Amino acid sequence: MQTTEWNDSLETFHYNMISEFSKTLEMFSLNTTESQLFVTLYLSEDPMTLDDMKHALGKSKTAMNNAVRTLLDYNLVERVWKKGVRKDLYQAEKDLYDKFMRAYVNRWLEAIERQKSNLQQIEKQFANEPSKHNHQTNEKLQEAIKFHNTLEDVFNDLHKE
Amino acid sequence: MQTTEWNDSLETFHYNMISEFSKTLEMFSLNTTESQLFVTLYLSEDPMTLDDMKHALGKSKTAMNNAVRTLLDYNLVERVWKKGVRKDLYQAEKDLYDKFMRAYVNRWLEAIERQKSNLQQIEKQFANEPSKHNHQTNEKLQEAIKFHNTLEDVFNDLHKE
DNA sequence: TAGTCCGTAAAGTTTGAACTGAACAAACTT
DNA sequence: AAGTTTGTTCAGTTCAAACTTTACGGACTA
Repeated sequence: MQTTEWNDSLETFHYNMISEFSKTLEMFSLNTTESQLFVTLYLSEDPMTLDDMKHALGKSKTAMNNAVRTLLDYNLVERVWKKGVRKDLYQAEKDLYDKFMRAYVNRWLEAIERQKSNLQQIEKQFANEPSKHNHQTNEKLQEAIKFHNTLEDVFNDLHKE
Repeated sequence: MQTTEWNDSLETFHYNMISEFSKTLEMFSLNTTESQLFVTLYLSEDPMTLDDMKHALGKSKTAMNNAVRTLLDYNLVERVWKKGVRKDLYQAEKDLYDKFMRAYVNRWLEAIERQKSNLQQIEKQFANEPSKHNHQTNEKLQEAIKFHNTLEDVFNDLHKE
């Protein structure tokens, strides 16, 4: 039967995409479920409810709820409203590259800034101590800070493309 | 006593550096031990043996052996030879930024290439099926492949800076 | 050749991330 | 007001990654 065949092949396609494409998304520091869920939403023609997702991935509602919330945090997914539907509806954001890069770079920048300030804290504390005369060691600290500055520059540039 | 004070403060410094700096290195997809080990080697004036590392981090020799080997794989550490010393000696590579970026970008590029070819495989297989007429779905696949191409370009550029 | 030292492999243990099911609270329906 | 429906919280479980201990094999030494 034509319709069944069509559905089978579409399902296989979705299955393969979830399986393969999600691997790339995991590299953006998403875990397996978050990645799979994004691909699912990405491929879906319509926005999905938690129950839809639950069935699509065969996992618990709690798992879906957690995953979709971190995807929301990263701005990779949005909640949409549809008249007459009580359940929350979610869909993948457009602009795959833009959204993922932005989420990724932001997290890098936040982390780098935090870490740099930690190193500068060590620097201060270290400056008051007798061991400040250890040039060798101090140089390493300076290089580490410079390392963070360079990373900051590189990731800032990634935003502006 | 002057010397003791000096040593204490140096030890505190190393401790803080291992604790803080390693967090940044973990973002390059190194695990905790690998990151801590790199910082340890980085701060050390002399190359270290497995036993040195073991004492420095308070972990087993096997753990050190594993960690140092993945650091070698990523070209972040090198083995050096010293006359009269039987144990293997390791030291951190110079050029912090250069080495880490290279290791990181390489792993991204390898993964992206692999994933892209997987998607192209799906594309082929999909082209032979009746469902090829589903334009909506095919567009998604094309966009996903394009996504990989863009990533490839971006990370290639990172190498050339 | 026997004995020691060192790196690596193998087997078993620990620990944390991810997942599930049950319970709860807010919003809606009747 | 009572009863559903839906998202979220919490407590307990499962499983894979990281770690340790023990054992092994090759290289040096006496």
